[in-house]
Amino acid sequence: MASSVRPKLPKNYELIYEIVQASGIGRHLTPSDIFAKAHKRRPGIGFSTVYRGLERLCELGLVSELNVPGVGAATYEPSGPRHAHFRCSACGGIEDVAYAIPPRTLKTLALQHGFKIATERVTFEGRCAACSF
Amino acid sequence: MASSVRPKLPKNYELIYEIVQASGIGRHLTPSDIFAKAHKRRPGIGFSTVYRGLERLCELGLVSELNVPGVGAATYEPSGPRHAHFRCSACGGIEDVAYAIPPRTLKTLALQHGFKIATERVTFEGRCAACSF
DNA sequence: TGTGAAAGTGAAAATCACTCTCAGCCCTTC
DNA sequence: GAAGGGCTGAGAGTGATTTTCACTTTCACA
Repeated sequence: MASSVRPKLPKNYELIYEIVQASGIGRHLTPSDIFAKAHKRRPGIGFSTVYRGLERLCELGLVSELNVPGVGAATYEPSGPRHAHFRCSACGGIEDVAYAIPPRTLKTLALQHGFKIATERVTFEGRCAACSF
Repeated sequence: MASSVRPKLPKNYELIYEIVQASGIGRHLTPSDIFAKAHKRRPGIGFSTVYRGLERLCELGLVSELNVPGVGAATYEPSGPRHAHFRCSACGGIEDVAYAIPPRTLKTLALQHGFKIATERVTFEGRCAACSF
């Protein structure tokens, strides 16, 4: 997909991208996770480089940042089709949910309020199947 | 609504509740804002009390916590009808948006995935009317 | 009213995620 | 191969939040 036209990146950024990609959609890595993995492959890489890389990759749309309330750190995942997230308030686990607000709804809201919507984030909270008992 | 049956709260928590209530729906206060206001009314109140109070009030459903990506601190607002939020990526302003995911959709998703949805958070991001030019 | 247990409290320190700065390095371009 | 710009790592700094602890208040019940 986007990889075919993506601009050349510094090799550390490539590394970060690979790590996030390798985690697969649905896995959610914190910057520290990513730093840990990156550090194994390229000891000496700095924390700031990881943050900078993630920021850049987000701008390019190659990875998505995910901010879940109640979780200290932001998490990152490979960017893919729009979807929502579900967080279990009991075990803290995060699941992907195949749901996106219909484009028509977005359009209507944007018109009503006079703003331009670039992204939407939907997070559900409750108890996952395993914690429901 | 919930106020009629709400359990008796320690007076500091009442104070915090009043402050958030007084801000009105659509205003978004950070813990520091709340602390500042609380401190005026009851000098000597501690920061930890404010955090503890907010946590409790959230649990009771009397106030809602709002975590907006890119904003350092969490913000709080009186709990009211379900609604979404819009954050302008240019000016950082936050607006309320009268939108909630239809209950039927929630039900379907919950059934599909086997979890119980207690709350949903919807945040849009883009440019507000004033920053659109 | 007296009493013990439980809950609440404030201050300060600790933690945690994240940002900033800066001097040096590397890679491209010419 | 020299110049310049982007990239880099380390470490200090920042700001939000949590934890801890000793003390106080509240409450149910005798």
